[in-house]
Amino acid sequence: MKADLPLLDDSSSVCCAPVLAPSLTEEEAVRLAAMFKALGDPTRVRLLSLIAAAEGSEACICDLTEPVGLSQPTVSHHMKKLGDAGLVEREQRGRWAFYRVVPGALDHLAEALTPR
Amino acid sequence: MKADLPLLDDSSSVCCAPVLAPSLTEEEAVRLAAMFKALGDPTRVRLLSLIAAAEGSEACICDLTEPVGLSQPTVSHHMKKLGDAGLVEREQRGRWAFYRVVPGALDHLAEALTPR
DNA sequence: TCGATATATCGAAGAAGGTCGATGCATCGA
DNA sequence: TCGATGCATCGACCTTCTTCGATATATCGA
Repeated sequence: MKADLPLLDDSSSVCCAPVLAPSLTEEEAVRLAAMFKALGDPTRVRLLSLIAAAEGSEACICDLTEPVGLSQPTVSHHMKKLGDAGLVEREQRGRWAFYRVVPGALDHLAEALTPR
Repeated sequence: MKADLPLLDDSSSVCCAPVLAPSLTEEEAVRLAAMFKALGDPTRVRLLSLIAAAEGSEACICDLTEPVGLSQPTVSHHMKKLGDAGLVEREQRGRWAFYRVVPGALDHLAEALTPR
């Protein structure tokens, strides 16, 4: 269920209407909330931070499991959430799955938060 | 449980360490995630938008119930969540409870999202 | 003082989320 | 070809969340 994956392939502009827009439609609110929800878990915030701080700004699951202190399936699950929200992208290289923060994704979210 | 209400009375600066900070601590991640979680619901995003768009940038519960199409207790519940996260402030005026977006709250969150 | 109004809180029901161990599926090295 | 490794998926369990109706509290108007 939930055929809502294309969170980012939006209408025209970059990402989202501003949160404080005069009349935010239902759909815009849903899309924005989905991205914020992905950031609404401490583990995922840390994962994002760890990836950005890693060499080459990318990391595999094996690099992330130990720092966050959770099982490998759980880390994979969180990375999938971040991927579904359009915040990270995945690249398979050999046995490893490398994750990177989608360039500009957080900036777009930040813009949605600032009226200006 | 959960004596975690003071999400904003932080150390020194405005709000939060950047998400992409080299080494985001566990506590910083928890605090950031709590604020994002408050934004992780479409209804709350819409409530925030409605308040900001209202006359005087404030609104009472009675103004918000009909636009979001939910019951009054549910709207109150969402407003409490937003308040706990430090995103809105409440002022009782007579029979009405007026809510405003906390000035700068969203800006601080936006800054946490932008590495620069 | 009394009824009406606005809001918060309570309790409950159903949905969604986080976590784990077990397992399946590729890919690599020997 | 085979075992080992890295990762995703599955199924389950428990917690948290969203929502409601019912109710309590406070304020206003008459």
